[in-house]
Amino acid sequence: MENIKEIIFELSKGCVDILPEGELEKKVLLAKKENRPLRVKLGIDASGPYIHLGFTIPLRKLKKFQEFGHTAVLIFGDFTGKIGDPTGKNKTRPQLTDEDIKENLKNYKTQVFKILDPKKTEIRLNGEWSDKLTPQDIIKLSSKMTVARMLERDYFENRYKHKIPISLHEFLYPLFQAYDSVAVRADIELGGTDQKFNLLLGREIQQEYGQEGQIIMTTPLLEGIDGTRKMSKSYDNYVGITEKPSEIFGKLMSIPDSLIIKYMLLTTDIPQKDIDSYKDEMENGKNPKEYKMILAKKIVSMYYSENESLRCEKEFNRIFKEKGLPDFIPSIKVSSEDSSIKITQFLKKYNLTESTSQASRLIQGKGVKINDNLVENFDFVYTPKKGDVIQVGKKRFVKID
RNA sequence: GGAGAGAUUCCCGAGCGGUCAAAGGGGGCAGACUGUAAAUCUGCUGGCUGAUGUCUUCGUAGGUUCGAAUCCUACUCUCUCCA
Repeated sequence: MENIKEIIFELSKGCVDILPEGELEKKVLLAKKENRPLRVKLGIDASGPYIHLGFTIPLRKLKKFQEFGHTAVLIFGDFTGKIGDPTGKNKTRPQLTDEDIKENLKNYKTQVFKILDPKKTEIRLNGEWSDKLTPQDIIKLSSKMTVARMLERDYFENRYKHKIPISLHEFLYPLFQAYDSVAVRADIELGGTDQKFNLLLGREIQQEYGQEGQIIMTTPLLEGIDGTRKMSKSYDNYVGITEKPSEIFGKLMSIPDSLIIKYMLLTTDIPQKDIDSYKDEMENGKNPKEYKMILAKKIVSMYYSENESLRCEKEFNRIFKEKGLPDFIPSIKVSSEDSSIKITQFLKKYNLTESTSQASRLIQGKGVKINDNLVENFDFVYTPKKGDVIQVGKKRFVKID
């Protein structure tokens, strides 16, 4: 892998933008000449403790850099998290406490190191330097940006057009993020395509502070399992890498066919030539489901094990092909006073539905089964027996213990 | 600082004194069809109860009225224009 062209190819593969063009090669050569690793920055949001498949795209790119000897610099946004973002219309987003941050950080580490090499990773909290900025510093920083440029960004433009409030401090966030690049002396910053502006701003600000500007590399955004919006915790369309294997498998099986190839390309190491032939085969009429299976198995084995992935496959077939039961059905203990109870009460009491009304709606919609027998009437009085299996909707199973 | 517009159920958005738990759409859930895909069709989408009713809900707090999401007052927040 000494060939510089090959290295550049590997590093840039799959990226949407590399700006400025051609600089990546210079940086890599420079690093070699100076005999130092490049510092490759990636920011992570401190507010949610989950890493999902979408975020693994830049993470895996970062990993690639590590393989070539470079240093991953993960910026954990505790500073911005602590300020809290009051943008939400009705609710002020909760400000994270030091406790939360500690907890989230801990969770992140275990997840991130499922992908990254800890020895070549530097995790930094941006509060470390942001907390120390004085008002003068902040004003100086803000003077590097104009309102017009801020408003040009889709995100603000839309809100401005639709008369949705924009708080002043929201303009500051990208600047702080940019300043992080100064603080850690980033050579390169990675991020999703939605981060392009912020990343470029980092480059500019570095130059204002007399550093060489970072190169920015953007990775594609991944649609969530709903197939439309980008994968995000807040849309509840994500696949978390620490979720239960069956859960990961199931979620992946429900992505639209049109995304199978994209998921393979962006989130797995399946070789390009295999992906190409899968694509051909699907276009020639093979059932896309088979390939979705390959994808789901692959991802489960990446984050768990191959055995686990085979188990998930079997389970999946059993449940959905043969309409059988899952491997693990959570059991519940029924208190003795419920030896005879209205089904709606029962469902609510044991958290299978949120309310009795919801329970009766579900029953009317033919969504509740006991031992595979449809519950026809919400007046039904249920006598729980050990071993009974209750199914609510498609996915919720519970066994009486 | 001044003038105006507005805040509706998860979201958008109608309603503008009773027939409003509140149109329509989106999203979500469930059912049919399937490959737990997409598309399509159907139902549901405040709580408690039953199959009738009852309680809470239309920014917040009061008021007018037999009766208010709808009128009045104050407050909070947002937007627009002016300075």
